[in-house]
Amino acid sequence: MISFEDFILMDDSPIYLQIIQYVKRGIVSGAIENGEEMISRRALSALLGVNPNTIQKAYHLLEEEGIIRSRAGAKSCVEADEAMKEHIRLALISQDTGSWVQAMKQMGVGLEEAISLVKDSWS
Amino acid sequence: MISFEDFILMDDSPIYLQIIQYVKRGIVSGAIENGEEMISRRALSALLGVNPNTIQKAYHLLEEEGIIRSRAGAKSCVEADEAMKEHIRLALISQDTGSWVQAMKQMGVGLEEAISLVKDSWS
DNA sequence: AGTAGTGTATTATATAATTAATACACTTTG
DNA sequence: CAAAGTGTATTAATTATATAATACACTACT
Repeated sequence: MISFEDFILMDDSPIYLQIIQYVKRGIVSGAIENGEEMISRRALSALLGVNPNTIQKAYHLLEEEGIIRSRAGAKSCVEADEAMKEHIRLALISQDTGSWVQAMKQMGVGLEEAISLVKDSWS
Repeated sequence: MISFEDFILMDDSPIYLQIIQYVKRGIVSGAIENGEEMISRRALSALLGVNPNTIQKAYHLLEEEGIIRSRAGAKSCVEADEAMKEHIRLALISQDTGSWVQAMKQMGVGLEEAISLVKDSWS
């Protein structure tokens, strides 16, 4: 079951979007497997100290994207086949990397220095 | 004068924060010089199609950070000496790169592949 | 069968972000 | 000096985000 143990709030974007992002990244990495059970909305609410409605908003949007499947009474499950995983991977990497590269360019950081920064930040 | 011609909304963070970020990055790159005039709040509001109050919020916060200086009746000016520029540069690069590296790690992307992604996205 | 846990829905409240419409005093410029 | 442009302030309204307190029907499990 997805534990959300290492989930932390990172940026200024809404909590429900960061939860969605966390799940998507987990799916891409393989840390979250297809068919795996989601932690219940109430349990995650308690774990993160966030309102249940905020969790529900995230889960609902994940279901609308076809990434999880919910049945009343049972735990929600991840439904992401290989095609979906690759689709999510491409979207996330393109978005994240594109934004970062643009930021570096706007600051006048060159490619070589950018790579150096990545290496320094990596460990 | 700062034109804001290449300003675009990128992420889910508030507009006033993205404006602040744009100015900071311009200062770091040298595209925005010390003492340079800011575009007026009303003009930027019209240019971006954003409410004047949203622009004012961004400018006010920039002034609180000591990055611009405003006098009633005259255009606001950038006030960022070398120490301030270096301070902003370190803060932005650390924040942006740290977030991106964490995202890549969460997706199971290794350092080598990450660097490859940067190179591909760069041009 | 019954109980606990689950997804779902409703209503209300609060705060943040954004838009809207003015107003006023100051500076710059003709 | 006068007019246009500027920073600043105020009040109101709207939307998005997040919290709060319930309620109900369904599923899993003993």
